[in-house]
Amino acid sequence: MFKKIKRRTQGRRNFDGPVTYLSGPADETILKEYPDRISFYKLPPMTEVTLDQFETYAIDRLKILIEISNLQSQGTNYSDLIKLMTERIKMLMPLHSLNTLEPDLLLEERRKDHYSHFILRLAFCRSEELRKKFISTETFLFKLRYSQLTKSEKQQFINSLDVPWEEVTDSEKDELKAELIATHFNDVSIGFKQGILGGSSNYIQRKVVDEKDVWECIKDEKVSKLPWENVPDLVASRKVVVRKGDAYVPEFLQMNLLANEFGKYLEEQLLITMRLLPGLDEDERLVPVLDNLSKGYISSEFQGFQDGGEQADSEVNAGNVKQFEKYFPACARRLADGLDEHHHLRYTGRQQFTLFLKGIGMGPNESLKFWQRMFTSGPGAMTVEKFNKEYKYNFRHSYGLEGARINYKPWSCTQILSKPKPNKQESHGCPYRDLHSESLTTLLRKMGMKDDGNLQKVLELSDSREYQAACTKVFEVLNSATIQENIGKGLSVMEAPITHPNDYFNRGVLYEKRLEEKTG
RNA sequence: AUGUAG
DNA sequence: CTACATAAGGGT
Ligand code: SF4
Repeated sequence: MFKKIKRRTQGRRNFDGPVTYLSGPADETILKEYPDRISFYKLPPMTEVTLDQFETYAIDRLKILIEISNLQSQGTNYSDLIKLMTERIKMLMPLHSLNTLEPDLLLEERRKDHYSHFILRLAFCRSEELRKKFISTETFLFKLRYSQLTKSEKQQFINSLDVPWEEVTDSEKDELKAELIATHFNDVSIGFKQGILGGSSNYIQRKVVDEKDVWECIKDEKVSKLPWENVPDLVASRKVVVRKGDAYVPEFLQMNLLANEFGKYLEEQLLITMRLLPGLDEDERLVPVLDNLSKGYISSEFQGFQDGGEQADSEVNAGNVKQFEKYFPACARRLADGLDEHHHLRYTGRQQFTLFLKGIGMGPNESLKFWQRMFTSGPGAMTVEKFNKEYKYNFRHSYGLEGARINYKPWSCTQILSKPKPNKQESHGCPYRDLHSESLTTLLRKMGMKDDGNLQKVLELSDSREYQAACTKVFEVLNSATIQENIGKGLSVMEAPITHPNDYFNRGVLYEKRLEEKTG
């Protein structure tokens, strides 16, 4: 089955050296074909599978990739992400260590991993967007799996790469003490500041980092050396010590190094696959399956915004967003006001507000136009050059157009409430929690809260930490006329409390729109 | 380790 | 020689 693939991949084998055909008992096959629990996927699959397997393999892997992508876009924190995905992978695509599972089953699961990766390459090689997304998610998966290998599995995998790693002895480390400390000072101190350095000593979160701390840390770290031409980019960016032609690479850089290689290699291969793809269509049995993959899942759930491909006719745009401010909940209103006042918002505020704007329908181009205008016009505002250099990336990142290309979802109230509280200079968060009653009153009046009795109720709710209830109350008061009209016309209105700023916005817009439609 | 000052 | 402070830049 799938002779077309087979022929093609046999042709490509030249690049990769000899391959042994499999035959004989599963045990031998595993050792020959899949000696490691992780792989750079240099060799395409050689054996045949049924159409059914082809499809389920691919779909299971795709599920994993989509779930990773979704969790990332919801802003799930790193350790939760690892925990959840580890479970899901165990269900959908487990990879056991050697000798912990019957050989037949072990072979089957390693094949599944292998096949599914190559099938998805076919589905994801078609466009730049898809390739980038695929690479970034596969690389994440690679890192996740690598970090869960046992020590000896890691060692074995590294050895198999035929890169001449050599472990550095303690005495050699001592000789290079000064250089090691100097070049890794930052890496290590960042680790300290985030309190994420595990290990033998009592590493806790710490503000001031000392050379002694750094040295302690490097001493505990396994360091390998290898001829520097194997890691030209590490050397070029002066991330490692080089001495007598050898680069000294600490273990914490090793995984990134592998992941980088993995990503680069995958990118090359995807380009090659794309060029070879037209010939594949001859096998008509594959077409529907691949189409299904790309139509069903990829376009809708996995793909985010297209760079530059935005239509200008979105309802909310850089020019008219002001007119929509009356639908903003307090948190968004506060951010908008802060932005007006300072021509600037700090990091978390930018994040919160950009995502909110994304939620109300502003595309990346309009959004960028909007932010640029807000940041660069008015007294004391920055220059366009500065904006482009220091902030543009940030906004594009929020739209999934840079870096890991995660299309983040607008934050919910719970998410907003779970972030660090704003300081004096910041405007993010939830006003019902973060503003004292005086400034909250000012804000609410600006939003149109006239009635003192209602205002008092809202302040009380805020005091008793029922922020969303306060927010819902404000919504009901400000929209009471429209709500009554809707009810009057027999239209149902939502009773549930506000749990998301964009929900607040959408309800307001919806109630008004419905009336227009009814009358017009 | 680098910088600054004496 | 001593004392002090500072430590980077790419894209969770
Ligand atoms: S309750 Fe939610 S929507 Fe309302 S202001 Fe607070 S964060 Fe915004």
